[in-house]
Amino acid sequence: MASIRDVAKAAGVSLGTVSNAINRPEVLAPLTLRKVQKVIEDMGFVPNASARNLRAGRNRVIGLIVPDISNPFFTALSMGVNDAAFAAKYVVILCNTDESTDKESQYLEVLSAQNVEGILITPARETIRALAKVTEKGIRLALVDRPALGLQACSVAVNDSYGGSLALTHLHELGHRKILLLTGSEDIPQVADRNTGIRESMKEISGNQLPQIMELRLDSMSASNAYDAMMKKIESGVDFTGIICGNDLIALGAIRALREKNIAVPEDVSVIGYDDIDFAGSASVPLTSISQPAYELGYAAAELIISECENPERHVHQRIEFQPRLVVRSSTAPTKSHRANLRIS
Amino acid sequence: MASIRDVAKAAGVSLGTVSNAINRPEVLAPLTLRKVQKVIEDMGFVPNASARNLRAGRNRVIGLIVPDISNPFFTALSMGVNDAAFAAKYVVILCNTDESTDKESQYLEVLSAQNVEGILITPARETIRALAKVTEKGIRLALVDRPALGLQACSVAVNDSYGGSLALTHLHELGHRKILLLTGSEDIPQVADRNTGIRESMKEISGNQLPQIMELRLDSMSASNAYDAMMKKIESGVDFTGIICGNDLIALGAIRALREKNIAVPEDVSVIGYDDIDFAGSASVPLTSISQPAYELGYAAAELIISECENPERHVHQRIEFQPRLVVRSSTAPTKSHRANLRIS
DNA sequence: GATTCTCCTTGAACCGTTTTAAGCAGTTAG
DNA sequence: CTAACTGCTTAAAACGGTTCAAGGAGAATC
Repeated sequence: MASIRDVAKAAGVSLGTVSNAINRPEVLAPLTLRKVQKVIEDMGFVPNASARNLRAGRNRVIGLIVPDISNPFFTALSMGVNDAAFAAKYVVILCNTDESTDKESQYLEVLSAQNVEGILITPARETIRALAKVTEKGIRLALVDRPALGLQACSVAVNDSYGGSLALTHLHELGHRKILLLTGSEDIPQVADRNTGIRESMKEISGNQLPQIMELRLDSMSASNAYDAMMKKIESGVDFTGIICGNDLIALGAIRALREKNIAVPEDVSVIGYDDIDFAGSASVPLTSISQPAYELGYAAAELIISECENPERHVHQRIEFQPRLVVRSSTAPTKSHRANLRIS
Repeated sequence: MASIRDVAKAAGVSLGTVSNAINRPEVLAPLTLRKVQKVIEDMGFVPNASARNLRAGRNRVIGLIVPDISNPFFTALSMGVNDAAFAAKYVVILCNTDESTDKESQYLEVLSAQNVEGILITPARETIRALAKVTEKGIRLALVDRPALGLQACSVAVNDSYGGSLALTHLHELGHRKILLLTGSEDIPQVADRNTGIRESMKEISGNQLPQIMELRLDSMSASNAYDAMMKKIESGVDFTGIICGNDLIALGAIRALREKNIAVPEDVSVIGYDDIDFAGSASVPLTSISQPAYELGYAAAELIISECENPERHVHQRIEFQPRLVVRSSTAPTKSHRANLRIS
């Protein structure tokens, strides 16, 4: 493995000159520069990142810590992070915590040992203290899909409250007055925020049109879990015409249950998902969903932290908020009475 | 940021002793060891990985290069890699090439600059030459889901030919004699191998029961693409009773098209997918599919390369092959005539 | 009491870069 | 003619660890 010294010897210059050829080509005489570059090319020399990092304190590595990479939302997010990093010649270490606080703190330690320049994290729960420790070590931080809560850090998020509001408003406009909320634990900040959004927009709806909301909490937000819960729910009576789901997988599980019980979607019951995963549009009932710009979220977060690394003194922490978007497909429709009303008016 | 020197000073020992406390605790007097460890603990000292790597030539980093992380197969695979790496205190840099040879070679360069110890790669196409260059630089390599083709490297794969055979045999046993192959380009090794498997198992089927196979190639193996192609195909006549799909997304797209044209699955047409993605079981028609142990594949590959890194001299290159598995759900069923036959006999 | 052994600890060299002050040759200004 | 400047290049000092030969102190052996 060739070192900068070998290059210097072969090119007949000092090793400082080679370093300059690589990092500050403008200070060299054009002739020297060309000569050195040729040797570098010929030898296939690639500078050793460890040595470079050791000396310069920079290594163009960032870490990304997510709770569950198999969740399409985080997959898309991580692609955004990767692409932004790639464009800036950075590289990303992906860490998957399986929602475990333990693993999270271990990864935090590993990343700080690796001397990464920055960490992008969607903290599993309130890991603030551990995060503060990390920033003390001079590792920059950006929170993804979570507020920075008094932390010296940038944050990037989607307005979940607005997302909840979008879902409710959509169903309300279609005439739904009895709505089932099929979602996860309120411990999950996103879930809580969406519920807040739903409550908020309830306030804006005037008196007698006020929809009635029931909640059904799942302990795991998976399709099979939703299917089971929904089967039970249906057996105890269908006292709703619309379902707002915590994510698309839940929606798909619910639809399967409804279908098996011969309840038509969207004719009898409308179902709205969340996340707008890739597959939502090509499901057997194309899903109405709330689309989150996961890729953009990741891209923005990576850009933020990279710009902070490149330019620490000029950087000011900021919060970027993306707005979710309602994507209407075929799993929601006006209620029967609403259709009748429309015809009359 | 504390260095090993600070620890040494605080503990009143030499810096070599601190290093020993970290790396070879057994050589130290128990008392000294405890003293040093306490200081390390108190100061929250974490050794600088770059310095360590620079000197020791090891950094516990491996790279993973995949063509498309949003493909559930690769998502699962990468989780396997991550978990295996985590268990061995390694860290993985994830690289997504979007099937671009260009990006792939750029990532190869970045990874070698980062001095990673090993690279796990599913080469987009025949990138053998670039890979050979990498091994020359002393970076260990393992091929994932591809044969090592004369390369000094381990490889891990799923027996795709057997997978194709499984699919065909399943449909054949259910009485299907006119089968549509809905798949991607033969340029993709997996696709080619599965087709080989299908042809092979055709040979084993005796004369008059020989099924007839039609092929429909998609340029992109996505659900929406499959939907479009299928709609067209159906309009020009349904001269098949079974479909073997290149992956589950294709299967789901196809099922949607069939459904819209009022062709019942599996009553009129059986559909079999490939990959057995998480969602396959909870689709509106639970999908019969060929399951690939993607997670295990990744886990095994990572273990292989890590063991090579830890023990280069004792390591011998090897090839691990996993067998795919048929998972029967509700999207396949006997043909009508087959059912009649069964009733008679 | 001298010698050898053990067991720990130490100091220094080294890994491959970046960076900075100093050096050197030729030019320009005074 | 000297001094200051310009434009490149160089030598050497870090960066923070690992490793290894050598040292020192006490115990065991002769």
